[in-house]
Amino acid sequence: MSNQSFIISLPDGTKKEYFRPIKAMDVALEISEGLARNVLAAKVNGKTVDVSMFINFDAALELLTWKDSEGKATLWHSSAHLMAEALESLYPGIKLGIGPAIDNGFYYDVDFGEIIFDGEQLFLIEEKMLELARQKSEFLREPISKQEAVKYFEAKDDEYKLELIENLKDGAITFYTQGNFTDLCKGPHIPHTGFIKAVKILNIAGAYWRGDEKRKQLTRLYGISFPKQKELKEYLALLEEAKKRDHRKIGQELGFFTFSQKVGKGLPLWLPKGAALRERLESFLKKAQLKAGYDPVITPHIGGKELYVTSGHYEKYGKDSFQSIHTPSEDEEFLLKPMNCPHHCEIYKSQPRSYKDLPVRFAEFGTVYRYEQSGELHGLTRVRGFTQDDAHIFCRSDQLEEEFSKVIDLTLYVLKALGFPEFTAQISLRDLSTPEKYIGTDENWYIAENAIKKVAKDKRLDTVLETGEAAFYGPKLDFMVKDAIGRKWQLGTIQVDYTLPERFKLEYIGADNQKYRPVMIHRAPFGSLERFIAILIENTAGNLPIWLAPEQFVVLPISEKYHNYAKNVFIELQKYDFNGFIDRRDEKIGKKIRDAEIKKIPFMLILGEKEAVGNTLSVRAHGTGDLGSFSFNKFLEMFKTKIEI
RNA sequence: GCCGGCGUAGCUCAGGGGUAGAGCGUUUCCUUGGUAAGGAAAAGGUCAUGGGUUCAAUUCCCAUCGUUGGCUCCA
Repeated sequence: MSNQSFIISLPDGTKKEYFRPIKAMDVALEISEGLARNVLAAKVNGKTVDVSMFINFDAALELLTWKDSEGKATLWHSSAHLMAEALESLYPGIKLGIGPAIDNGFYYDVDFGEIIFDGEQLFLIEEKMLELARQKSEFLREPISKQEAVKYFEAKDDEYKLELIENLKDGAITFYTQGNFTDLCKGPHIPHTGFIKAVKILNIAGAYWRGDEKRKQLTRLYGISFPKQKELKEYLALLEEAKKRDHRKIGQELGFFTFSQKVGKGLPLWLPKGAALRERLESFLKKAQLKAGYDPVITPHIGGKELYVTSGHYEKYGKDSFQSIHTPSEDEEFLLKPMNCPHHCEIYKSQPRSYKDLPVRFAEFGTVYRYEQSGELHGLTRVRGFTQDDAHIFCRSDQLEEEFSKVIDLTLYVLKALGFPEFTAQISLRDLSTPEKYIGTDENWYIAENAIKKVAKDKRLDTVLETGEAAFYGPKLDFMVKDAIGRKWQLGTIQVDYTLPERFKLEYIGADNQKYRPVMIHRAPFGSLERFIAILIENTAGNLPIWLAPEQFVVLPISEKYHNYAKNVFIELQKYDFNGFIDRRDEKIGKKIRDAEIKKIPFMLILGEKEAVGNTLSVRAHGTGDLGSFSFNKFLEMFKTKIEI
């Protein structure tokens, strides 16, 4: 062995010199025993590996614990193996597909063969897993030849693993073994099963082998695991909370929207209260957009087929979309509009444009229709008819960055005003390996992708790059917000597009009297009103900010005797455009309060003898309780403050 | 689109081969009350739709539609 020393550098800048190979685990031990107890995996020069791996070269080392997303992923991946081990011991003869870690937990695809697996006894699997976990079996890595690997799974008659091995290179195959279970796996894994302290099998679902519906359907068991029992409890509580906040449930309870089989699936019907909420959002954004120099436009819900042939949508989606609308005239074909941009391009073309006119910004709450696969429909988040808060900015190339930057400012303003302070910006780029998915020249893609990257950097947005997520006509920047219970949602989108101006032959006259092609920016801060409202409901659990609440106050007369006073108060409030109603029902005040609380009405004004005589209001706030007695003006003042965005 | 679960009153749900039940809501009456449910009565259902089995189907079987959990997809 050489005496050559090597340096391991840690994230905090510490550098350690070693003279013989050392395991990441031993480095952890040198730092502290506590760290060593918690380290799940290691990252060596950016690659996640087992902590038992020997390092004998200069390396940047990161010790991964439960706090790191890769640490979590490693524990979950190992948990998938543990679940497989438990399943094998409970149901001998099963065959295994793949078992990866996912965003929240892990799954394993299992072919139960002749065994009837009804999913009733998931707790038995959980118990078995915990029992095996307590044995603290080490995860042992073992490189294996392709031949040996095939032999092993042939003996098990597991055609799925054999298929996986087939696609692997000899020499790059490893097995991992813990306890009595051996699996084909490239790792890494946690040191031993004992790190897994809490396990829950969340659900089971069918999943085709390799996602191909022509192939066999396997049973997919989803699970999640934690290094502490407490964390599992918290996670399950979060799931409960998410269920309570489900916009489909709250939307129904608060009378926001409904669906009708006759109207059609995926086509929401907005009830008066939902419509009120929507209008408030619209007018909020309209105001902001007017300030930002947008011009509202209005276009019809259908467009001639040629419009979409020109735009490229017809070629791309024609077959998989709502079919065309015919008229009594032969050869007349229209399509429901799937996007507003082609219409807006035609508006741009309606007159010659000078470089001095640019940028022009056309904004429209445009309702579009897309034939989504039936299995994809979900509440308001995935529908077949929805309204985009759409706008298209046509500008000169030299204005692109500034315009893009302004759009980001507007989007940030909107997100902040609506209670989404936490977000990341996802930049979606095209995947160079699948050029058939995109239209447009390489040069324009290059320019557009770089413009987005530059502006995001200038704005110092917290950015992630996603290859292959671009729209077919251009790259985009999406805002991913985090909601009140930590879930991530994709909201507003901004897209740069050189392609549509090309296809529509859009032009402007430059200072030199030559014709030039403008650049287009598509943008929608909400995305769609439907989806946004769904997210807003889940984020607020239905407790909307008062400026958005369809019913902002309710007047609760103690008894019939005070209906008159209630009416006077109500009329006064109406003068200020506040929205509410009088609960004139022949019920006791407790009942009226309870019902108003359930309806999540921000302010309850309780009026009885005292108030009528003193000309005051007794104010109660939703979720807070009695605020005491107010003069009308004092209440007005408070109301006005609360209503400010 | 594919696989599985579900579909009973406006809502939440119970029931089950002999044509239906609760709570909430609604309506009416009594009650006129002080910060999360006052009392009584009534109305309300082709048990998703269409076939089949059966003396008899809301119940069992099949199909369709809708919904839901996944898979695949997303301008």
